[in-house]
Amino acid sequence: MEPTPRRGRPRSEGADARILDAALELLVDRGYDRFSVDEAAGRAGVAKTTLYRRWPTRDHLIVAVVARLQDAVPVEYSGDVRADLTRYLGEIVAGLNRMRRAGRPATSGDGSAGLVAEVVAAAARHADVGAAVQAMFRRRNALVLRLLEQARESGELRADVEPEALFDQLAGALYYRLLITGGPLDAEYVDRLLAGALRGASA
Amino acid sequence: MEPTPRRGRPRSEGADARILDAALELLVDRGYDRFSVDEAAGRAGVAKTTLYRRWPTRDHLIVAVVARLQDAVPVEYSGDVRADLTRYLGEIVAGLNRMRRAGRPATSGDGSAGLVAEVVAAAARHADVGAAVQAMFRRRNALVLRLLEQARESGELRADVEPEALFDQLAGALYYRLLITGGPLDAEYVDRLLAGALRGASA
DNA sequence: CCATTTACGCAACGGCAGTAGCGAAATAAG
DNA sequence: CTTATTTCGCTACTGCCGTTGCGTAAATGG
Repeated sequence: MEPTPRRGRPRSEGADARILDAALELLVDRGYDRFSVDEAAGRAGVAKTTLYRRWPTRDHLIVAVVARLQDAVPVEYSGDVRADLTRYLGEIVAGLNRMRRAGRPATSGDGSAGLVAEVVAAAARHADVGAAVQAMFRRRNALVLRLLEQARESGELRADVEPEALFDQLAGALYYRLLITGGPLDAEYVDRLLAGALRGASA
Repeated sequence: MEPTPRRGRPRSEGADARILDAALELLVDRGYDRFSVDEAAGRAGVAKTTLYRRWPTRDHLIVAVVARLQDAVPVEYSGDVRADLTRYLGEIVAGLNRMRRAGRPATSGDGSAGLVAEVVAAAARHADVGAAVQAMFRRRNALVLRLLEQARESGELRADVEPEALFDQLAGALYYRLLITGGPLDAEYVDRLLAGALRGASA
């Protein structure tokens, strides 16, 4: 894991960051489908071969750009699961709606899943991207899973509730709506979702 | 809706079917990422321009191929919602697992979402494809929504259950697992899923 | 019969993803 | 200092998507 001092010429220090910056800017400017690796390299002031040594496909590059934007969402158990989940899912939904706009082509409708769908497809196409995306989601959701466990231990949730399964239902409904049914993602939907899911989970 | 007799030369009668047949065969042979429009047209014995007059992009063509494979899943209320849903979701899961294999590149892992992810991405890229995909899902799920309503009317489900929201949670968890967490989709998971979801929905 | 309209096959093209080959530059080891 | 190793920029290439232009075929309307 340490930077073992290697034999040949070292990698250009700031090149990675410069490429990712240029790629993000280009992605916002042009949208996903008009995003070109050549132009990203050009804007970063780097040869295309240099870029491809770091990210072997366009998919890898774009997922790397998106991954940099994902922060961990802080959340802590307050004693009221429903309130905590409302806030947490609200932030997830806000992030998803932001990713709808970014990288959307003109031919795409208003309910488009935008970049999220592209990331999902990239994860399906390349095993290593898939592993990275899954790790991204695990990191993102680790805290909220811990929260659900605390709520169960404290007796607010039934003892036979499986936190992972419960969260999969919540997140699943959000992504299903975003990626497939195309319906709006807003606070009202989050409320309805939690009403149904917590009905059978509360003690 | 009737075939209004148009002015010029009519579309070649069997061309649509021949192209779709050839495209499906090619998709199975080569997988999604080695699928080429040129070769599909070649195998169908048709000029590329003829193909593009019918499906304006590769995405449109592939979604059309997949759509032909989707049958309506018959389901009827038996008086036992859980048994009915187990069977229905079991068939959905079997179909999804079939689509995992089809069109998977060599670089993709075993938990890949395969064609499903590509269809989702195509739906996000083109508004008309998105509308077609949503319609496909609505048709597919119409019967099971009716079933849930019957179960509510009969008193097996609580009166305050919203069939649509409940089904979104079930389907959402399946697709979330397929597209994002990458976990296995099997009968055991369906059982756990239904256990959690029906706990709060049963009267 | 003739003009119009639309579909067809064919060939060529521009643009982008990804690869290969080259000489030059930057480092570590002897 | 010399050699081996790795990265760099550059150029050129293949393959595929999607478009364009052209001559021809098949239909309708006058």
